[in-house]
Amino acid sequence: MTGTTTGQRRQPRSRPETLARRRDILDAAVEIFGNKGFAGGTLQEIADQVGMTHAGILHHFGSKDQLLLEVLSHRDQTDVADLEEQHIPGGMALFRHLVRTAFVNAHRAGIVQAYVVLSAESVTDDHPGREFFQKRYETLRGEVARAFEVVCAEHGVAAPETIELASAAILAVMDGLQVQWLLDPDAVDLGRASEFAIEAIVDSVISTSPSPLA
Amino acid sequence: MTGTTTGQRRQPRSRPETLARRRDILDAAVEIFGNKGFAGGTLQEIADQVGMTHAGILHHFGSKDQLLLEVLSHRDQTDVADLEEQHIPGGMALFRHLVRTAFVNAHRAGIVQAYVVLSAESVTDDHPGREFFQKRYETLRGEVARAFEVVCAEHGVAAPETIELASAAILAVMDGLQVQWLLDPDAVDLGRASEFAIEAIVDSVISTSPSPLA
DNA sequence: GTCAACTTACTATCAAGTAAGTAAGTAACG
DNA sequence: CGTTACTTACTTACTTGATAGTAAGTTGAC
Repeated sequence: MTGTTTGQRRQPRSRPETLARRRDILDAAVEIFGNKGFAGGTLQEIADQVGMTHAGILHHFGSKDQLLLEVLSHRDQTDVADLEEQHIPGGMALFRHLVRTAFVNAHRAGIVQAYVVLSAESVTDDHPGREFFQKRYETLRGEVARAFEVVCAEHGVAAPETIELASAAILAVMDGLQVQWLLDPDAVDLGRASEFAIEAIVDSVISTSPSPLA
Repeated sequence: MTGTTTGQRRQPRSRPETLARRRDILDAAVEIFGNKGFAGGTLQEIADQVGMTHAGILHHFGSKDQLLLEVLSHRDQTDVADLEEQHIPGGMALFRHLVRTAFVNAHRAGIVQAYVVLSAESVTDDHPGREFFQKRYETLRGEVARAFEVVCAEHGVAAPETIELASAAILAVMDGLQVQWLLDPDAVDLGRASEFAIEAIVDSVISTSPSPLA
């Protein structure tokens, strides 16, 4: 009955050409939303970039909101997947991985900009990406916290409550540096500044040094 | 000849009522742009909030772009002025001031959100606020760097090149934590996490401890 | 021949900005 | 003191242009 290879029920939208087309659209959407924001970017611009009308994009994704959500989850799979599913580096290796990521990101302004713009925009009223970023940060903080627990155990430090603060801080400093770097790439060294800050925070967690501010 | 107090030429737009009205508009614009972004917020919404038509706002500010610029500089004067002009805390006092600011900001979600959204949005194409934020970060990094120089001198540490990295990192971590906090206020303690990270970074600059990642 | 992948054509809505008018205040002047 | 001349602070009404979404039709592959 099925006539093709799978023997399963025929899935409506799995032809390789179609999937490639959808990927093209998603890539274009990353670029446009990255350059203009979600509110500022239009379906028309995305359509132009893939040689299509804006109605064609709606045919594939139904609505602009839905397109954004698929952009976010697609990019996440393509891009940060190694942090979440595949081979999660544990312990100190995670921090090294984050530093490496910062250096790599310094050569991928487009994607960095998309994340910076969309994550900040997501805190606005009724933004369709809000839940995505909320969960994303929650997940990432959890990963970093687990790495801290491993590292603390290795160093014989009783896992302190500072792990939560430090986990948020590490992600924060990476994001914040991206903003400054995008605004003025010559003034900020994204890789080295991230490296410095991550090392400082990790140091601070594993050593119980007294604060100079207290 | 003049008849009034000044003896100068008559200044056109300095009536106290008018200035108050303009301030009302600026306050409303902070709220709307903070909640919706610059691209997402409309003059209509701002006008509604001050009981006016959108044309009335254009009468005062000329264009939406101009309104944003005045919002930014007005807020900066009102808000961060103490960091730039009035009594700049020097040395370690600056870092204490930054920590205090983070704790205060935890009770001012509206303004925090406006800065988060607008600063990130400013990296998009042709955004009218781009230059403002570029200069703002440049200025702030300079202030922090000066504080680091003072502190390093006090501690007998030769002012290292890490000062530049650390200055950017401190501002970055404050901004990045704001995003996470806005997305999930219960999951992130804005004040304490900022405090922790700032202390960690300051510690790291004044001590030349070896890196655990190296 | 049926279905997916589109296009064309259209609608409804909404945005910023402009133009012109009005009401109220202020200044100059006799 | 009061009329005239002008300015300021708006409103109403409009233009222009763009946008997301819809509906219906077309084409080509399997």
